[in-house]
Amino acid sequence: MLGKRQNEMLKIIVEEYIKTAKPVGSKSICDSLNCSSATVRNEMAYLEDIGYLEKTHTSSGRVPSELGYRYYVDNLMKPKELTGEEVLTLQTILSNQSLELSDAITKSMEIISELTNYTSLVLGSSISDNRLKKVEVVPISDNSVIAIIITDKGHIENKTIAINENISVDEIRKMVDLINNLLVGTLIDEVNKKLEFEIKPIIGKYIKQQEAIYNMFYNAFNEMTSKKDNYHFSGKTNFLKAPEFDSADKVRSIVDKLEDKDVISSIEETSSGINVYIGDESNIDSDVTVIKTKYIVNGEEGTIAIIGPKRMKYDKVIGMLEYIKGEIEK
Amino acid sequence: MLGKRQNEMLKIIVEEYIKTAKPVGSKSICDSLNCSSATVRNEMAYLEDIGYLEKTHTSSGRVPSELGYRYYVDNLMKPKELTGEEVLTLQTILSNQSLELSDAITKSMEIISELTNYTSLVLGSSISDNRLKKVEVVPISDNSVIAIIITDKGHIENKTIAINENISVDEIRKMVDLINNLLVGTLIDEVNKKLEFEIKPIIGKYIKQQEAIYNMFYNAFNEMTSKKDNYHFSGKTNFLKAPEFDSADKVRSIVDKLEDKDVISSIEETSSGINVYIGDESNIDSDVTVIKTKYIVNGEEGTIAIIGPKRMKYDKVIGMLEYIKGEIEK
DNA sequence: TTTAGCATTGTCAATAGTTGAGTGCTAATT
DNA sequence: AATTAGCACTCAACTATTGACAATGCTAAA
Repeated sequence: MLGKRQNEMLKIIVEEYIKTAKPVGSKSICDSLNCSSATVRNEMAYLEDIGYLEKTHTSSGRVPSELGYRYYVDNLMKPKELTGEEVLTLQTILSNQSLELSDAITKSMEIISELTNYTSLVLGSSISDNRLKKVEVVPISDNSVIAIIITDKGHIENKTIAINENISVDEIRKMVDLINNLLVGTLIDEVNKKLEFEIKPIIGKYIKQQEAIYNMFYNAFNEMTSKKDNYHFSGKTNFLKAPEFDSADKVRSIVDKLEDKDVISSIEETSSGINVYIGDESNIDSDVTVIKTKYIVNGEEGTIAIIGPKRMKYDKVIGMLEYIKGEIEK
Repeated sequence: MLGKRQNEMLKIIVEEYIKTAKPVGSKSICDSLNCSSATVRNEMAYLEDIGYLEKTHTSSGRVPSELGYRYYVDNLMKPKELTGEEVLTLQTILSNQSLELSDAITKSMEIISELTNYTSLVLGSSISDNRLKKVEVVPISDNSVIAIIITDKGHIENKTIAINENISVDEIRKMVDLINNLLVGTLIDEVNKKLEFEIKPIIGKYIKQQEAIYNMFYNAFNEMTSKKDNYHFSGKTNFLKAPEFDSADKVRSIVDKLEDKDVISSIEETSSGINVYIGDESNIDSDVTVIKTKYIVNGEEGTIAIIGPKRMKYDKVIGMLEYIKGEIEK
């Protein structure tokens, strides 16, 4: 545990660095600490020894290490209250009765992205733990129907199916009946296995154009499981304006990561506090921090996240996420 | 019109520059033209005079101007045939019967993005010229239903509606009947106007919780019209690896543009040839070229586009787009 | 019309010198 | 025992300066 002055000093250094993006020198902070720059230097050397500060080169000022940020977030920082104005902006969205909840969440995260100038992400939960609830068929014209697949947790997928000599509405309905009778309750991930081993063998008895229709549904379920598109970014490049992202390579590599569905789904949070992943922990870039939390509202769960530079206004962002999480969960 | 040698020379310079990204000097190409570097220089000076070439500084080699690229594309270049391997890869997708057409298009453009290392875009047509065909309601649980909105051109939008004390399934059905009786055939863009002026005034007679239900549908239609999400990128940052995109600012600005829905929808192409928009014409960046074409398949239309550096392999890309367009339109 | 030859131009990379902000350490001070 | 003043030292960042080089334009000869 650090002494009082050391705490104060680390806090000042982190916040100064967050503000200016420049290594913090001893002279610049000795006023705020009421002591000489030499004293500051001694303390700084100690904080560096125990791994909370770093230098960019032998004679540079100090920069917080990842450990330093961590200590700051865990012990020195207090989440910042939102301003009246901010609360107002968010309330007009959150209290809009005619907005569906998930839309309200997305909209408020868009606002937060604008207010903070970082990137926001709303990530619906993966559907692999959803179970098939039912399949519906709706004819929409003489030569097409929509098949609607519904899961127990409310995920919906629709797929338009063309009708032709090979495929009749009647046959599709028979297939749907089969599925509804035999596969309801199956994990979405496993529907296709069952489709292949339980439905396919008996399908010939009921349906003429088995091959075409079987493929149709096989594909529809396949799409549903492979679809990880259940997310929504806002301000995707906002934070990349910070001076630490000054190389084309770096910008490209981060943008690439934010396009990568595997990376995105790895952001899904499982614990419900406000969790802070600093630098390398973010799995995106050593200069990036991700702050996220899981929300659960009547059974539906998801992750909301703010992605920004490691040199991020932690107090502000954590305050906002706490607020939003609180609001949507009631 | 240029002379024979001038044509040849411009072609060589453009292709050399596309390959190396370095200004082309007189010495390096005099062998291919069977004349001395001095002669090349004289001709180069002429091509520069008439605006087809540029210099990066007084004593640098030459670089094609936008006009030069244009002339190259219009007069000097021949679309390149696909290799057997490429045709094969694309055919396995295009001939897969169980893929819906739009999926097949998206998939093949993904392949093309990989084959060329540029960015591909499939852009569904805007739905503003669609007309309302019908609205369906499907109950999915005790406390929710899906409303499905279908247009004459086959666009489908679904929206989950929560049922509670305020909103009953019965009332929703009544509303849907009203809409299906009175608004079918209306342009999607105008549905909400009609909803407000034709349905709202008479709604009270039939439905109790008019306000809530009215808002529900108003929002659903609103979402449908404002949703321009009908597009699909592949390899969004591929081409940014080219050496001309070496500044963080440039990368950021292009990525920003490719995130911007207004920019994306401005890419929609109205003419059906293969159209080439070079540099500033691309509306994205002076170093970017967009090559695109419109396709129409049984009533449904859309745009496919390749986005890459101005220094792009025009022959390859144009060849591929021609091929794909031909394939999907049959 | 083409080409050889030459002065000229601007880029690039290397080198060197200067400045200034910052450090660490030691010895004196409180 | 803690603080501070003072001083030597380090390094990045900036500014010239230089030479090598790859082009050019132009002129005069072929």
